[in-house]
Amino acid sequence: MTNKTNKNLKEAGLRATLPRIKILEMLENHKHISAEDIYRDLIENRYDVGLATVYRVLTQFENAGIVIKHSFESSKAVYELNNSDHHDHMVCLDSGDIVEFHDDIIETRQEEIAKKHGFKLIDHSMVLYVKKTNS
Amino acid sequence: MTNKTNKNLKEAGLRATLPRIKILEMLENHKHISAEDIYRDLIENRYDVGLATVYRVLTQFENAGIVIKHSFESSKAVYELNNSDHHDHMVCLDSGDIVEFHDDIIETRQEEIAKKHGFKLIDHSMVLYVKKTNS
DNA sequence: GTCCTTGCAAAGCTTTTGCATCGCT
DNA sequence: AGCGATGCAAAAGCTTTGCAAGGAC
Repeated sequence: MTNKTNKNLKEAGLRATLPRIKILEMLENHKHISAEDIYRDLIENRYDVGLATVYRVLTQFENAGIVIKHSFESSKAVYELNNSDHHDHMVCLDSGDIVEFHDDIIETRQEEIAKKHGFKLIDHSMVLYVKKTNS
Repeated sequence: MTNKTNKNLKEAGLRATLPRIKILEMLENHKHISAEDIYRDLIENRYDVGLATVYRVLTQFENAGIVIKHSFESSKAVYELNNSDHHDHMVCLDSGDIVEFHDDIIETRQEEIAKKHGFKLIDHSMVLYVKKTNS
């Protein structure tokens, strides 16, 4: 696993340093996590790292296409590993839970809408804010 | 028109003060505008106001349902009057232009997707990032 | 007159940056 | 050894808040 991790980093042109490996592990264990949460979690597990480093590494990962950054409820951004399987998210307004989903009908429609307005679709962000049915 | 404006504010439980009226006018003349832009525009037109007041008023307007707040490209938030006609946005990555659109197929699909996962759809945000077809 | 609003300055929060030190390779 | 990476602290950028002064009703 560390081999694979190192390889991923190398391919991205990044040295395989401990902070980067630790952060990558953190991302593998938490589908959606913020810079601060990664920082706190690492500190609590006795791995000293700087918050600035976490931000810097996450930005590098984002530029390398290793992670995707989301700004769901404004304040803190959350990051998730990019497994190249595109999906959107719904956020439960009660619990904060995040559910992933993918819908081809919507995806297709988005392309058509962009085209209809004389644009080509480059990217999109879609978040559904939901509540449990029985609440 | 000032009558209508005053009435709107009164109905929202807000006193009809000059800053609030000016900001409301600003919103009527600019579909999507940031707090800072409102502030700068007012100052340039010789109406002295505090940036904090602009933020405070916009927040009050948002809570009163008079405006909708968007966080398109992360940094500055932009506000738009809430005419109760729901729509989503596409943002041109080259020009920054914002185009509004509405699509019933997507809206319906979103409801279905939420339901399928055991949730009810409360709200959503969808932004298409696009570029001109010939670029 | 009372209570809400405003303006200013200061503080808050997330994220970024400068710089000396450290550590991959 | 060399150059990129890290940590700390300071700064930046957007937004909020405390407080005394001002304005609406």
